[in-house]
Amino acid sequence: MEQVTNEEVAVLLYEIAFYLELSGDTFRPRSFERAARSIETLSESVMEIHRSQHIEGLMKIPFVGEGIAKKIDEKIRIGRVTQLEELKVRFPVRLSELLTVESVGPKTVRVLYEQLDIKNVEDLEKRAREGKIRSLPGFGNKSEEKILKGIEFLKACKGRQPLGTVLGLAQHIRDQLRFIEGVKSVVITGSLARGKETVEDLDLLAITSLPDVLVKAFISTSEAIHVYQKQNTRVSIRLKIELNANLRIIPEESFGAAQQYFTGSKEHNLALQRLAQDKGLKLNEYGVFSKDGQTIAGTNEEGIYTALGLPWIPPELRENLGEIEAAREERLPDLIKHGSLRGDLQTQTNWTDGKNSIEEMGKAARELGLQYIAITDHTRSLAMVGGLDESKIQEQGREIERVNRKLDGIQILKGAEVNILKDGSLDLSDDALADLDVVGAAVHTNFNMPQDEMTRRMIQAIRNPHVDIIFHPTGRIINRRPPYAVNMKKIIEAAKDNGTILEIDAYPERLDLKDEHIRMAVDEGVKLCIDSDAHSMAQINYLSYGITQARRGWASRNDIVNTMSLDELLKHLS
DNA sequence: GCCGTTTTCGGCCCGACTGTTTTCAGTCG
Repeated sequence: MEQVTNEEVAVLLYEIAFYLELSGDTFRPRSFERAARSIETLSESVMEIHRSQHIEGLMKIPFVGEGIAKKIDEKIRIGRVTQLEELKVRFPVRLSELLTVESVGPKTVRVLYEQLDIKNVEDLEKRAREGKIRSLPGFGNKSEEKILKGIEFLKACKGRQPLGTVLGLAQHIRDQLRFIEGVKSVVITGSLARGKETVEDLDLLAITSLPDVLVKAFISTSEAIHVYQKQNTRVSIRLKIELNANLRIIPEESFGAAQQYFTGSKEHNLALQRLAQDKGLKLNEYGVFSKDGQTIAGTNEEGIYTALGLPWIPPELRENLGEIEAAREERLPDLIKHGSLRGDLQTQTNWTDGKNSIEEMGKAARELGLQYIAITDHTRSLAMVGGLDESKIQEQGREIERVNRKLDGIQILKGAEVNILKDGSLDLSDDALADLDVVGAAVHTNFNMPQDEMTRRMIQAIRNPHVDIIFHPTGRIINRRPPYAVNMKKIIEAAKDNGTILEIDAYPERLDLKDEHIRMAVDEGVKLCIDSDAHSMAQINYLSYGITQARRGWASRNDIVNTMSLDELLKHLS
């Protein structure tokens, strides 16, 4: 018997769907996808259903029939699915890898494999550089160029993973190690501690009286697949998620210095070292020392900064972008704190591409201590997810009113995520927009317009008096899609002139606005909001990534509208 | 392969864009 989570079953079904699509099957892929989505949203465990009710029970899951139920049964009983194994023999390609290249889909993978024996991205790049792709039927110079561009973009992101996929795991490992015998302290350092949007590896520091025990625990974590180096005070392992994790064991007297040093950034540290030098001091990973070698600080970070004549600087600011000067002049921003949001202004439900109902999302938000949550499903031009038209929006409004009457302790706001069309108009009538509490507008189509055209398009939406917020203003997907061309300075100016809020979308793959743009907006006094963009109950937790991102952009509580009480917010929006 | 029946097989979210074609296939959202 295999232990499998619903998530793993869903991934398996998606994988089969992709291979079926590759093999030219038209409708089965849709079936497997629908079943996968259904299992993702399921509250009961598939394992548990299988244990108590076998295949018959599985068939009661929506969109799971006999065929798919048997595949799940096979996976649980023997750990693999014959059909998928056979598909992989027939098409020995690294499908998921190839599909990450933009403009490459299953059909293209098939042609590339059959005609040029391309099995992975490396083969693909080689063949494209040799000019072999352009001579394939149905391909040309442009397709070849596009593929190479896609590979370039992929390479540029390679090895760096979104904060959101790493931070939870890092915290989990840290918390496990804290309970190991002899351990006095474990902290996360590096770009992860600074909350950078992508991270290259996971760095931990620890104090322990029993180094051997801690090292052993670290390398035997269930997340590890390989041990690179193992010394008394330093170990590196490879994690399942294709990332390295490093653990250093530090003596207590220099722990603060090490924490400061390994948190970085390099630029921040170099600037601090220059500052130390000016004061006739020496700063390194062991502490702050006087000329004659006397230890001045080292046990904690505050001490290091104090010794240099500075207040402690929050890790999110340590990029040498003016924070040291600000610290010296005692004008560091009072950064927004975790836990200070009172609401969430962008969430989707099962009325479109979300997984949960309005009521479930409301309850989940209440659980997290929020006071209000806006339901902002997609509107009609996003047909793919069943975007809502005017009458559906009205119907949803009535459902929201019903849920509001039922639930105490949370207010659900009527909203929408309207699409900004090519000409800058919106895909929902002004009358419909006027009935909503929160209108977010966003670009979802026609991504590759020239910069000035895209900027004009977005500014027109900003000027629409019904639009409260511009959602994910640059449209980027980290490691997958670059931002569209837009002049952010002009957008920020327009937002300022029209009192429009710009969003910090906390969805880990978006983090949009990015830190430098947040700082530009803050400097201009433009109001921001931090939204989860949750597509399920659990994803409302993403808000914390948005707070980290806001901190990296020097934002204070006052800059973020959803720190307001509901009354204040509604007044602000009206 | 699943669903919903006009219960035993037909229909399956859709629209725009792109690059290749000269009427369309594949990708993407």
